[in-house]
Amino acid sequence: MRLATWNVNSLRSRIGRVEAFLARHDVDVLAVQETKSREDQLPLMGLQAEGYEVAAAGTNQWNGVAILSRIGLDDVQIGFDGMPGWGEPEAPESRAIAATCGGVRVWSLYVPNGRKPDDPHYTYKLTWLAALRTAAAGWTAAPTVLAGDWNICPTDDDVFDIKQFAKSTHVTPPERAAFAAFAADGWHEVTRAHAPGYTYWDYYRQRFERDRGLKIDFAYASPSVAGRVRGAFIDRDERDPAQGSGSPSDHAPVVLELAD
DNA sequence: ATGGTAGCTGGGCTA
Repeated sequence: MRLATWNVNSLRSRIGRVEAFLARHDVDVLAVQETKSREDQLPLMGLQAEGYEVAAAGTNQWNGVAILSRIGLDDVQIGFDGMPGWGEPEAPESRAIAATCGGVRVWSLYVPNGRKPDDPHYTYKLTWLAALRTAAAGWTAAPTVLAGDWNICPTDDDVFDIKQFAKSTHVTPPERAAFAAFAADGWHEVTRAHAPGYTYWDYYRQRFERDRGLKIDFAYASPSVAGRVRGAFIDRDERDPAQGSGSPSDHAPVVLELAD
């Protein structure tokens, strides 16, 4: 089974690239973030023609997450009760939603950005991560993957220039501790060993062309899934304005190969 | 310290 995660920065504007990506890599399940689409703007007919459906979607008026899977592969759709929302009318499931596909429960996560360390959104980010950790601690016995945009750089090497991030989010000790806490609970981050390198390059200042990026997209797997991982890769071509058609997302997809 | 780009929307927010 091939599983992928991708912050697409608008599923509607990127649908051509998403379809091409799914076909090119024979992906079975794709966790997408920043769909920027309401549920009534899904499903997407082009995807259905290619054999995919929206297995799960959680959206609000300005953002959302979803899971696309081969038609018939998904079993159930699950939202998230314990996830704190931010203001109204933000729905908690717009940041975390799951579907069971081929026996693996796949979560698509969009961890709050945090904005700046002195911003209330930063506190919210840590609160949100703590709530996710508490809930996820009960999921490790079942085949589960927590995939998505974590908005955290776990090490200094995950930033193109750590000095530039001295007063920024994504690299602070509390954020890194929150990320590491999942490993302490028995989750295995399964992308880095096979797919080192950045997954996000800001649109500003030709950051992709200069390879000045961040590594912030990850997949934590429960032990049974971690044991099935055969490989992973970052498809940088999907971030390349010179490749494919239409403008790229600011994130590249991460693909995970699982043994049957 | 600021501004740089992109998307949704239809001016300003979010990232």
